[in-house]
Amino acid sequence: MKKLMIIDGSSLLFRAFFALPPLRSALGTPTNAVYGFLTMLIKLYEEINPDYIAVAFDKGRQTFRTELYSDYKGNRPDAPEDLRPQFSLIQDVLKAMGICVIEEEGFEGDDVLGSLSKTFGSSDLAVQIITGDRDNLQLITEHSHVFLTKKGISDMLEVTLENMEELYGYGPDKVIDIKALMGDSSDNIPGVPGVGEKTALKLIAEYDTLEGVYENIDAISGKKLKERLLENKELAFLSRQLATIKTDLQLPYELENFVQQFHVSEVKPMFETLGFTKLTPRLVQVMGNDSDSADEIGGLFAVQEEVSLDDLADSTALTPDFYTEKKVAIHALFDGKTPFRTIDSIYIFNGDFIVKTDGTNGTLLLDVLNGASTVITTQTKDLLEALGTDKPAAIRLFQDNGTPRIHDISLMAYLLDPTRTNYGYLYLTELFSVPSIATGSVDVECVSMVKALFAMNKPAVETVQREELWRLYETIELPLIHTLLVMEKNGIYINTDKLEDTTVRFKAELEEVQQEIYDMAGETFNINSPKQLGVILFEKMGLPVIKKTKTGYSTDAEVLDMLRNESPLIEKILHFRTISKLVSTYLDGLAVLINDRTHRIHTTFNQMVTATGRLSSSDPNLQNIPVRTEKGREIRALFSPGEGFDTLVSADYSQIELRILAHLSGDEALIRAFTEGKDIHRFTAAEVLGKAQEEVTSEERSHAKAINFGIIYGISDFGLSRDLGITRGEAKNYIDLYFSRYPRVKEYMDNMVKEAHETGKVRTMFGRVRELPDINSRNFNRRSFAERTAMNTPIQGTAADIIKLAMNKVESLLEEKGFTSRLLLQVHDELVLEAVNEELEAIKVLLKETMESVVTLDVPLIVDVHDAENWALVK
DNA sequence: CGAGACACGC
DNA sequence: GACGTACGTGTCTCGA
Repeated sequence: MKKLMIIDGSSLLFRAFFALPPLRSALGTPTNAVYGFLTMLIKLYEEINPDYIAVAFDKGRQTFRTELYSDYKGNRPDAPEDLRPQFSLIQDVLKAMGICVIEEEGFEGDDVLGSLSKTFGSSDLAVQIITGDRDNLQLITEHSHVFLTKKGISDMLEVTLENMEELYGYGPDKVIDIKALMGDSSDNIPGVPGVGEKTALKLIAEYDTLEGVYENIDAISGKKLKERLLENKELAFLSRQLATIKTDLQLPYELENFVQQFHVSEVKPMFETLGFTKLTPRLVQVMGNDSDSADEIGGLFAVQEEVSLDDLADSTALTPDFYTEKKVAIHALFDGKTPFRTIDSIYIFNGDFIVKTDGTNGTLLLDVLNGASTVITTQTKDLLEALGTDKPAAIRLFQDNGTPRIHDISLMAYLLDPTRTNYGYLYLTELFSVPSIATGSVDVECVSMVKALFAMNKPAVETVQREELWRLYETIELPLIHTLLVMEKNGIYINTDKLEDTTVRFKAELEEVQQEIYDMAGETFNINSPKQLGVILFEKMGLPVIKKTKTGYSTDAEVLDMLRNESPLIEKILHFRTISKLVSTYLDGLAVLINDRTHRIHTTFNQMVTATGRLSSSDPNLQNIPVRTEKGREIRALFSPGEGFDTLVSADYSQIELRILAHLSGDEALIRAFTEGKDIHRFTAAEVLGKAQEEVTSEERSHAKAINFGIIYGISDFGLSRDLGITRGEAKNYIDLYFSRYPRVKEYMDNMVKEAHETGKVRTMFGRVRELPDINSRNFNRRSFAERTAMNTPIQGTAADIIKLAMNKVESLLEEKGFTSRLLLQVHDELVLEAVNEELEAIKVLLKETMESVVTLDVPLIVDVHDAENWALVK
C-alpha cells in the first residue's frame, strides 16, 4: 500500500530546536533546528519510506481560534530568537528538496494535517502523521496513524487505532471531549476549572461525549464537580471547538503534488552554505535521486523498503522447511585470518524469513547450503573457507543436472564488466536495479543485504545469460573458486633457516653498498628517495638529465642504465636498489606472513581483479617472486616442499600466448613454426631477416623475441625502438617485415581493432568479454590504448581461460585419484605443486597430459614439467 | 593517508 | 604528430 507522510512542520522544528545545541552556519545563521529537522526527516524516510510527502506549517498568529477566543495560545511565549529565522529557512530547504510545503492563512498546521488526512486517507493510501503534539491523536483512523516524537529527535512512537486505547486509555474520538473538560495550558485552552486529566478521562469514559456528560449531569457524584461543570458549560463547549482540528479545509492539492522531486544539484549548494557537509549523501541514500547527478553521488538508487528486525529469527528456525529446495541468500561476517577464518555471524534469507545465527553449528550451516536449491551470495570463497577447515567446505557447487547451485553475484558482475575495482553491494544494487542497502546497525545492513541479494538473483542470471557469459561462469569461474581455495589453504612452505641466513647476508650487503654510496657521494642521504638521489646525481654531480617525472628528475633503472658509464656510483645505486627491493619486499615481507600454525605462506588468489581474466595474488603476491637475476633466485630458492612432501613440481605452458595468436589468427607460418616444434624467436628472426635459422645470431634472436613480445601487447614502433635501442624507423621496418612474414597476424590484429570499433568490446576464445569504452574516443591517447587492448586482451584472456580450465581439471583429478601431492600456486602460465616421491612420475604425466589437452588448438600446446628441491631449481 | 616513483613477475 | 608493450602487487617517500 502507498503511504502519504504528513509532517507537522512547526512542531518538529520546535522539537529539533530544543533537542540540539546551538549551531550556526559560517555566515552566522542559526541552523540547529533545521539540521535536527532534516536528521529526523532522514530517520522518517528510513522507517516509513513514504510515497508521498507534505509538510504543514502554522500561518499567522491570528487564526479562527483566536477569533473564537482571543486568549487562545495567549500565554505562549514568543519563539526564541534563534529559532524564528529557521522557520523560513526550513521551508526554503524543503522546497529545494522538492517537498510540498503547505501553509494556510488563518489556520494552524494541525488543520492542514487533519484535512489532508481526511481527504486522502483510504484503504489504498495509508496516512502517517508526524507530530510532537498529542492533540493530533484525534486524527487517528483506520487509514491514518500518528507518529509522536518523544524525547530527543530519534525516538518515535507510532499510535494507531489498535494500540491507542492501550497506550492512553482512550480512543481518538475521545480526545476533543477530554480536552474540552481538562483544557490545555500550553495552548491556553481553558476547559472546566478544577477538572484535570483524571476527572476528564473518567467522565468521558462514562458518558462518551461532552453532550453525554451534560445530559447525565444529575447522575454525577460530587457536588462541587457538578457545580463547576454547570457553571462552565459554555467554556467547555468553546474549549472543545478550540481543540477540534479542522478536517474540512478545501486545499488545492492533488496527491501528485506530494510526490517528492529530489534533485541533488539544488540541495547540495544550499547545504554547503549551511555547513551541512555530511547530510547530502545521507539524503540521497534515503530519498534516491532524480538522476540529475548520478555520477556525483555514486549513482545510488532508492533505498530499500523499511528494514524491520522484528522478524529476525535465530538458528532454531533453520529447519529443513526453511531451506530445502529453496533459494536462499546468504551474507556472513567473519572472524580470524585468511585462509582459516570462521563465521562470526551469518544471515540467511529464504524469500520469506530471515535467520541470523553464529558459526557454532557448522553442520547445520552445511545442511542449509547443501539443502537449498540455489545459494545466492557474494562470498562464495569466504563461505567455503569458513565452513571448512584445512580444506574447503564440502558444498556442492552444482546440481545433479550440472547447473550451478551457487550464484555468486559479485563473480557474475565481474564477468559482465571485469574492469571495475570492486564488486560490492553499492555497485551490485545499481547494476541489477534493486533498492540499495539501508544504513543503520550491522543487523539492519546485513538484513538489507540478504534481501538485496535475493532480489538480484534473477536479473543477475538473466543478464549473464543474455551476455553469453553463463557458460564461462559454470565451466571455469565457479569451479575455480574451489581450486583457488584449495591452494590458499594448502599454502607453500618457506625454509625459515635459509630465510634468516639470506636476510642477514643481504642486509649486510645492503649496509656495505650503502656506505660505499655515501663515500662516493661525499655525504649521506636517503638512497630510497628519488628526490634526494636526483639532487646528488643531477645537481651535485652534474650528470645529464635523461628523463623527468612529474615531480622532478627520473632516476629509474632505464635512466641509470644510460648513465652507467658516467660514474661508478650508478652501478652502486642499481645494486642498492636491487638488494633493497629484495630485502624489504621479499625477505622482510614474506617473513611476517608465515602462518603461526602451519608455518607456511598462504597467499590470497583474487578472481575478480584483472581486466583480462588473469588471477592476481596478494598478501603476499606470490606471482612476482624474483627469477631473472641470480640474487633474485636466492629468494625463489627459499620456497621448498613442506613436511610430508619430497619435491616441488612446476608445469608451465611454453609460449602459450604466441600459440594462441597462431591459432586465433590462423597464420600459416606461425602455425608451422609451432607444429614443427621450432624455437619461435629464432624462427621469427630467420623469417624476418630472410636467412636460415642456423645463421641467426643471438642478438638477432633477442630482437625477434622483443618483437614477438611486442606483437602480443599491441606493438608500436616507438616502444620497440626503445626496447631494442634502435631508431624508430628501424623498428618500424622490423614490424612491417614481421607482418609481411605473418600476414594473417596483421589481419587478425586489424580485425580485432575493427570489431572493437564496431561492437565496443572484444572477447576471448571462451567468451570472456571486455568492453572498450575509449575505442571510439576522439582523444588519440585513449583510443590508441583501447586499440592495443583490443589486440592484447583476447590473447592474454584466452591464455587465462585455458590455464584456469586446466587447473580445475588438475585439481579434480588429484581429488578423484586420491593423490597426496597437491596444487600450491598458479603464476599465469605455470602451476606449482608439492609432490611425494611415490606419486612424482604419475603427477608429472597427469600435469602434462591434462594441461596440454585441456583445449585443442591448431597448434600443439606444450607444457614443460620439472621437479626440484626448491622453486629456483624447478626449470 | 594518498599519490607518485620504483621494481618485481608474466 | 600526439602516445609509446599488456596485466598485476608491494614498498618506500613525501606532503597534505
